[in-house]
Amino acid sequence: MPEGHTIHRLARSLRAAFAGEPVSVCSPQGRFADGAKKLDGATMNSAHAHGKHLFAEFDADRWLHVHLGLFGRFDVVEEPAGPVRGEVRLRMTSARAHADLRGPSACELLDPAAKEAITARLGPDPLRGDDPEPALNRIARSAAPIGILLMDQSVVAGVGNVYRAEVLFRAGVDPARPGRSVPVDVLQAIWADLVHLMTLGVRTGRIDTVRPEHEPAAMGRAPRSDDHGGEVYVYRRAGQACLVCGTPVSSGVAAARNTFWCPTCQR
DNA sequence: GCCATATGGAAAG
DNA sequence: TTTCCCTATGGCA
Repeated sequence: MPEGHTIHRLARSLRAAFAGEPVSVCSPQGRFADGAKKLDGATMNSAHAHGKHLFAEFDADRWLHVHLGLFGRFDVVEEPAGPVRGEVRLRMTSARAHADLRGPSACELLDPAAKEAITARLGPDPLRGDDPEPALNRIARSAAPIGILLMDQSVVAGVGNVYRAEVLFRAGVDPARPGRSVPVDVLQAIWADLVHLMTLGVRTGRIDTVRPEHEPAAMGRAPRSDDHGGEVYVYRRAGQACLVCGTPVSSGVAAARNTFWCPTCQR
């Protein structure tokens, strides 16, 4: 499910499956019927991600914009399409592949100006090789909690609730700390760690953040797995022992999102 | 069947 | 800060 690494992976899958050839496009559910009709038979030239936004370019400067939101899925399969199952907003089909989009918060056709309006609102993306300075400067000047700032897509694009919790744990920083109270070298290290962790996520399709020396197996505990598919320090581990110090992991709600941290390791 | 839940974000108040 | 929207799934009557 969707943090930035998922969307970058998805863009790569779409390119591999469809780039350069005409595709059939339809909207079995009907809620993208007009857009699908306009795209049907067009060639997808490219696809890329910026943060959690997916953009696919079709002939004549038309951009398909998809945002998965909390529930969305976009399954790309390198096999001919079978019967539609469930609420499929968009189906793309070629002779050798198909892709089904369900539950997106956005699925729309944009012209270049409208696409630019969306990306202009996004901060730098650790997965695009962007210059982090705008993000680091904004955090360094803000009184808002760093846990909120990292989730703000206009500050950093692509970080979601899991990477937010995990990168702050790895940096030893309490999510409630004001951004401007965090030393600049720590902010730089957090950015470098996001690049590292999210790049790994693109490669593996899961979120793994636990260093080898803290892995449950290495500490005599059974491995654990969660819906995000990987091993993590604090995300959704409220009340369980911190993998490093054993203190029960804390949780709270900030900006309507569950937040997890170790009150001992993060200051 | 009903309810809670989820890695998101925009709009309304 | 609260409300609402998108979908599928698992637990429980």
